[in-house]
Amino acid sequence: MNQKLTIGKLALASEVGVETVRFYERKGLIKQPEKQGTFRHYPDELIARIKFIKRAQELGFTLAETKELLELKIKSHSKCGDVLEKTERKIFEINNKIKDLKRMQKSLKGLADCCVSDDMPLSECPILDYF
Amino acid sequence: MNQKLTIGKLALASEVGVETVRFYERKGLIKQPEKQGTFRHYPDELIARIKFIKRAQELGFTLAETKELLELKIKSHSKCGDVLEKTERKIFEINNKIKDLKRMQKSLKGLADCCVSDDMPLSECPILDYF
DNA sequence: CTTGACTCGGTACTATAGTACGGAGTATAT
DNA sequence: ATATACTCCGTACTATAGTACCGAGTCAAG
Repeated sequence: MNQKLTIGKLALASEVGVETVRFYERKGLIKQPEKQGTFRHYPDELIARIKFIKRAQELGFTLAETKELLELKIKSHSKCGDVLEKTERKIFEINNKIKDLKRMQKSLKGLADCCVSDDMPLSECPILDYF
Repeated sequence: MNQKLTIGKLALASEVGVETVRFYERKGLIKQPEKQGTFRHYPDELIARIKFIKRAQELGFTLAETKELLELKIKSHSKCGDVLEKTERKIFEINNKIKDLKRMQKSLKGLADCCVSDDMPLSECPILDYF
């Protein structure tokens, strides 16, 4: 029944709208496959790709940045240095995000504690005081 | 020289534009202080607050979500349950973000390895294969 | 073999998050 | 004391990331 992955089925499987798939095509985040007859058939890998895009977005990457991430691939050993540098920059960037999230996490836990403990500190108690 | 924190100085210190400060005021992320004479004077805490907003944004929170985060504060012990629930939801949310970032991190490291090791696998080698 | 769901490609509209601009008044640096 | 920078408030414009809608064609289930 799922023989051929048309745009609608791809969208459904990737949990986005058909228009979003087309939008990503226009933006160059996924390449539009050739038509097989009148309609296009999409390779299955695109499901993971689109889900990755959505995930990256929720983590604060713009579509342009996500495109960069997706374009990080090694084709020949010669261009390695190039890719390695970009990759390392991304790793650093992500590390900073993780650190910030952990700080936020800690602040929120401080807030939760302030609530749970009966010997709570003082009247007002916002997260920012813990951040 | 920094006697009174006018909007321009606040913006400078928070590394945003004056218009952005006003925008946040309109959106209710920061409250507009009363005028002291003809101009408004902003409390110093707003610098941290605006920086927090920017940070949250880079981590994929919308302004609306960031507003929620900033509004998480305990005023009386009575409303604790409420705040605690929201706080715990946020903690969960942030945990998921951290997990995803770590997965991304790992994929990027896989890509870097693929480049560094001389016995590299095969021709093409994109991050997504590692994600 | 028809009818309803889907595709194609295009244009237009929306929400979010600013950014720019303009005119009038005000502060402050020389 | 006067130029220049800054404030105030309002409206308008921009970029990003979709979302909606359109007419025309096509596929597939009953």
